[in-house]
Amino acid sequence: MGKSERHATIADVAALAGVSVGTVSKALNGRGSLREETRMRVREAARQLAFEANAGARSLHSGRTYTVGMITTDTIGRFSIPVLMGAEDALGAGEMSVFLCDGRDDPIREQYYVKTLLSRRVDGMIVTGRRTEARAPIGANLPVPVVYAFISSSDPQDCSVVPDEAGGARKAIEHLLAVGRTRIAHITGPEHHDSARVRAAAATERLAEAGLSLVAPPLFGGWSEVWGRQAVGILLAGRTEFDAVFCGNDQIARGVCDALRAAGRRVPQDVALIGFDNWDVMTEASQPPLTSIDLNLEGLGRSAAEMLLAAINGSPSPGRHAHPCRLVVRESTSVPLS
Amino acid sequence: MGKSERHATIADVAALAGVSVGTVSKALNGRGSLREETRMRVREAARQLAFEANAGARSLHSGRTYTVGMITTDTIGRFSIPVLMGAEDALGAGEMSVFLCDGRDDPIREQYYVKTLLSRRVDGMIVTGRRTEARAPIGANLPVPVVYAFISSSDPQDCSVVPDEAGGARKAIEHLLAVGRTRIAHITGPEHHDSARVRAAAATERLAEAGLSLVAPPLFGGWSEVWGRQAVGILLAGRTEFDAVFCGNDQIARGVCDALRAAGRRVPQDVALIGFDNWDVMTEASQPPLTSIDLNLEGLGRSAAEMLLAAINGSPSPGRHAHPCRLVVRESTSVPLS
DNA sequence: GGAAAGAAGGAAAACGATTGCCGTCACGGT
DNA sequence: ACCGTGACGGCAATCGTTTTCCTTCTTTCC
Repeated sequence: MGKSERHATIADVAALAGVSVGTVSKALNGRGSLREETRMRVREAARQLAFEANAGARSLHSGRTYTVGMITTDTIGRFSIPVLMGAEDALGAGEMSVFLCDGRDDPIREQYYVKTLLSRRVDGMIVTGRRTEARAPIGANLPVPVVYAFISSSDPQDCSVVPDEAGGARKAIEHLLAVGRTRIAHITGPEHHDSARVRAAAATERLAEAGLSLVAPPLFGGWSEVWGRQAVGILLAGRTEFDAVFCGNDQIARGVCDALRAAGRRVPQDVALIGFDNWDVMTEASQPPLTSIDLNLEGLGRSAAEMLLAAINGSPSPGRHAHPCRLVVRESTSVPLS
Repeated sequence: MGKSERHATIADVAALAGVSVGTVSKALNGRGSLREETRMRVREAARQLAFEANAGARSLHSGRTYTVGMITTDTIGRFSIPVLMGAEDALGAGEMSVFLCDGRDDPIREQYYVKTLLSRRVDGMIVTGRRTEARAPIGANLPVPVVYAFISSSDPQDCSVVPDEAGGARKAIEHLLAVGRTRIAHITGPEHHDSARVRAAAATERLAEAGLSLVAPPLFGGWSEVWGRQAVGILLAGRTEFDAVFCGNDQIARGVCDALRAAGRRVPQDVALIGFDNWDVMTEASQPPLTSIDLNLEGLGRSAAEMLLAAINGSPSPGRHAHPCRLVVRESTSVPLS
């Protein structure tokens, strides 16, 4: 509850233990050569006063703050969270604390945060955001390393870690092929959206490698359930035969699933269904639960953090790094044994 | 890209401007009395060197770090995010930076974070978490003020800001009454869950005030769509007449909505439907879109942050503070004019 | 013309911790 | 007895800023 005594300083500890401040420092950090008895006495005094070394004062001397800034450029959302968490976890393991900054899509705010972080002498920064498209670098010639996670920097020299969406799409197709489907349709988000285009292209390419093609050109629309349902209508009206649908995300897949059921097609017996993003809310609420491609965002965040730590220690990894996606199989592509 | 020159210090600026460090400090902070020309010269030198005062060194002197820690106790999730964001926003406006700490439900980790934050001399802490039930205080007799947001502390002296769930449930009932419904059912989450009990009790109470009661005892189950669908089956099998359902959350409401439609009841004409939490993913995907009670978590976070700032400035607000919920009307309780 | 007031800016002492350099013991060997 | 050698700990410089004195130098007024 209420604020108790003020913070104890190293001088307080020294006084209580009856030694000099230098000795306290040595005792607590295991430096120098001290009698075991002295060390103990100091430790005990520190314990009594609940002494915690002032990190600010300490970094004044070492030049390192063991602190990094994380800037989300567009507002923090469903995709940024796991990235943030993964990064926070990896950094925490490296004894680093994280400053959280929500840029809210406002360049002014963003620049303000960069200045603040620099004045706080962070050892590095991680930039993340909602879209996977490239964005302008957060600043030129910054005195600390920067890693872009999920989002990527338009400067190819910058270190960016992005999900391997093309690889993910290929995995989706491979899985459908593996469960014996060959007449595959693709329903996805808006064509102006980078992810939609990349995923569609990779799927097409992978099918071509198997000597196949999509049963119809990709259906571009929105990222919503509503679009998923509409698209099924279009597909059925076209009278094209299909035994699988690869969906651009899980919301579309769920819409597709509902519409197929309503139209009397069984999932997965008549039509196998695979989504993208592996968003538990959708994949698990759907009937049957959806097979999906997981972007592995937490792993991506962790990996970005590790690259940042490496860069801070003098080994940067410039360039764009693709982080692999993962196939998660559920019942929409495979009948349970039962 | 790559780390450029080292950080400039105030001494560098002083040298470039041809004045002493003290003068630079005064010039940049608008203290002391200096010739306008000198002030300009210093500012220009600072700009050239991209000088940003070292916040650590500064706080060494002032005793304030303009920094707070935010600890999420259980892992960061759908409910914590808006709270975090609201708090971050309010704190940012107060020129404070935020340390993010994800406790991941691990008390060890939590204690480690508290120590770290103390050593970084944060001016205060905000604790948040998934559940609204009370939790043990994060630490006894801490030297800085702490505010609990969303979650509450079991020590009634601590400052906790929690959503007014009872008030929200009452608003839901009032809205249903206002649109002319009187035969109301309640389907909600597991009975062992605090929120489920509180909301059910408040709903019952508000109905009693209108001389009414629920058409059947509250149906406790899970927080899922599946349960919503099942519960409708139970309700219909019971042959009880009802013209409205108040659901414990939006997922249940969506399940209820689907099941009702499947059973040939129209929403809202035959049955009005109201959810809880106002989770856009559910309220908007549902057909028709769901009326719901918004916990106003971002406002709650903001309010918690403001209380923390006040406490830091010496005016604490001990005790439990209920933050009002908000009714958001959509088509599941009102036929659009069209 | 001289004194007092005021403006401008420098010097130095904090703030809290770390660390290299020394001084002082005690002890052992010769 | 004397010297060398570790072991033990104190002293003081240092990190980057702020802030409180001071010292100068200009003015201005009588």
